[in-house]
Amino acid sequence: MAQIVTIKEVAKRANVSQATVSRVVNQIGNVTPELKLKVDHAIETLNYSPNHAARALVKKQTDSIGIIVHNLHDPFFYDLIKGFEEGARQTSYNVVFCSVLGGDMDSKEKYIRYLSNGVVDAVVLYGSYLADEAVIQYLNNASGMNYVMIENDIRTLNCNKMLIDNVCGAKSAVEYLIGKGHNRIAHIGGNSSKRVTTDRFNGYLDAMRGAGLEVWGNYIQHANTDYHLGYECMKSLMALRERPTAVFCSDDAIASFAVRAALDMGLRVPEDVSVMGFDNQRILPDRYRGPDITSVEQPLYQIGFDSIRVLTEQLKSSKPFEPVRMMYGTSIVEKETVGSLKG
Amino acid sequence: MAQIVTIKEVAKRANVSQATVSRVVNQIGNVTPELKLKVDHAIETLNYSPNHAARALVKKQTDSIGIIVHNLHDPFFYDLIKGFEEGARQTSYNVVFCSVLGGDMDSKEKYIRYLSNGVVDAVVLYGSYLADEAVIQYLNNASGMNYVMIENDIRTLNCNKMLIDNVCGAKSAVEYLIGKGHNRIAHIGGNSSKRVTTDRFNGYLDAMRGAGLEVWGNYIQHANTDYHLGYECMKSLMALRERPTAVFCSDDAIASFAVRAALDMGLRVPEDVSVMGFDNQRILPDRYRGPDITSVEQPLYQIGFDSIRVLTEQLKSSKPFEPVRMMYGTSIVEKETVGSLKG
DNA sequence: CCATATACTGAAAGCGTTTTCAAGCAAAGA
DNA sequence: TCTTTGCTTGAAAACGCTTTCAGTATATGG
Repeated sequence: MAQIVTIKEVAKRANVSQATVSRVVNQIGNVTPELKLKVDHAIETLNYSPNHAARALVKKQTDSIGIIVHNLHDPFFYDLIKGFEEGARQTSYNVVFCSVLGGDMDSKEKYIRYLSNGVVDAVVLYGSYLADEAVIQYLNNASGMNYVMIENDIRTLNCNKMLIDNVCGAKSAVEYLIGKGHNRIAHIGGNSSKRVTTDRFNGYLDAMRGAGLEVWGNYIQHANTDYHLGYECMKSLMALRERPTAVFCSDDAIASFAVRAALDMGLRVPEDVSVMGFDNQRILPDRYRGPDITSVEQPLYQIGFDSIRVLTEQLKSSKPFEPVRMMYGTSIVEKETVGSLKG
Repeated sequence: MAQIVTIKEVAKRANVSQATVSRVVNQIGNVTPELKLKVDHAIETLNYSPNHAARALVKKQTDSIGIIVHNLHDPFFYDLIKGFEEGARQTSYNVVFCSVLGGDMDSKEKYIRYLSNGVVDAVVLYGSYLADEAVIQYLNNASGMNYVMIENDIRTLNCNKMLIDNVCGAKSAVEYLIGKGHNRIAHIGGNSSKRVTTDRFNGYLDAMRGAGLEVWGNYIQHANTDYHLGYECMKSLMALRERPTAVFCSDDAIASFAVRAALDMGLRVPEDVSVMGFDNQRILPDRYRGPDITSVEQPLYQIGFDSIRVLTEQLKSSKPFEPVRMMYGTSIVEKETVGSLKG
């Protein structure tokens, strides 16, 4: 950063006061055409651009919104980022992204503090956060900013929340399988310490019970530490005497390994066994090349877009801050891994 | 943005001057332990964080670096973003990303001006820019910032440049094919108004001539407007009396359509025809599911990483600015679409 | 023609920091 | 005891901008 030309120099050159230059730049108040002309001319010849920091300091607003994403590079975020981008395009605010790698708590804290101290007017948080993290407390209580948390439903926080109805989504997936005539439906969950895993498992249970189907204990598997384990889980499911005709997986990465396991065992998908995933992820790990996985899609694009929109509206509004809580439904994307048992 | 607690309040609470608080916060100069204790205590109880804008204003530096990328969501940037992230992790600077959609010139200009006016100390530009764009002129001449341009070799600009040797990369690809025993090698280029297309075409020519091979006019095709045209180009190549045994494509997207065309014509890849691409793109358009495409990889990770590193070093250095110009070599990634004609 | 309203402009204060400068003070040396 | 030195501290200026306030000039109405 190296500021070259200031408002003062423009004022001197145009033979007016700084106030007048400011008025011209911000198109505020009234300035006679001839003065405006002189100022415009001075701005042009000096190639003046107002200093953002100085402006932010006095106005106490930056006209900017920050987004913090864990692992920005991850193609999983394709639609989310697109939503942010489109939201950014439609707002007059500057939108900036910060990426926090994996479990790097330090930089997570660094970026939240950085953004919330006079760099942006609001932030969007994607990733998992805990209510008692110091920096979240700071953001919530001391920074005076409003912010959006995506996929994090922390009751004690007074912020906007964009949530996905994982229970319902999972339920609809299993109901979809049931609708295709399946009734021996197994489940492979993900890391069971995560909320999303238990939610989706509950959705599975809901659907099974709702349809009056028995839930067998050995139909429930968990790829606890890593989605690669989906392979082993599937193998043991397929080895059961009463082999399930369909498997609902907690996410597409697990599902991709489940499909692989089935194919490796000589089973056909979906003729011999149907597999369903969650997330509708377009890039699967380890160069997956099986059939495209029927899945449950989350409206990530919409969530990204709405995050920016909601913040923009709140910032422009003069009404007192009223946090928004949005629950997003999911939709089933029919692809190639689910077959029908009917007819 | 809503600043709550200022250095003034901390000073009052700790019964010291603002200067002392500043010294404690910045760990500069000497402060007696007891005063430091009082200040630390006041900071903690008030939950004080220094205002970034105010600091930037007086120090004329922001300890931040900005990155502008066209279409941040595009998975093509996977490695580039990873490089940026790792570079960011290793520097003490704050690193922020801005995304510019497609041909949205306005926001391109908006973000460059935004960043370069007291928001960051340096920027990285990925995307295509022209020397005579006003905002590039501003960045180069008036902003006083140093910046990196990736893949843009504009002579008149006094900036850091990170370039990819497309000629060499294409040459090595074709030489690789020749090494596999091919001598009837065709080429499908991309948009011929782009520098990268002509460079890669020239690399093709270099390799052919270097090996003493004739270049047939009807072996040269161009998917000018869209990579989908790779399909048609390939079809006409495959219809030739003297069918080429290998096709070098200007990029992987085109190559993927070329492969499809061959397969659709009942040809086997690579047994009947070899196909080679460029970029080693991990996500191909339109759910490509053919064999993995042998390609030329650009060190995008390295380029991203180096961009941050170079800027960090320059910013920390007291020496006068000396622009860096780096040319990166490419490497061949052997996958499944090239066969050998020998033995 | 005077009083009043209106439009325009500039001086100056202030935003929250850092940093310079001088003052105060204790320790050290003569 | 008196300087000198070095360390610690605070007052105040400055960074570049916006905005208030007051002042001047012009237009409006009676």
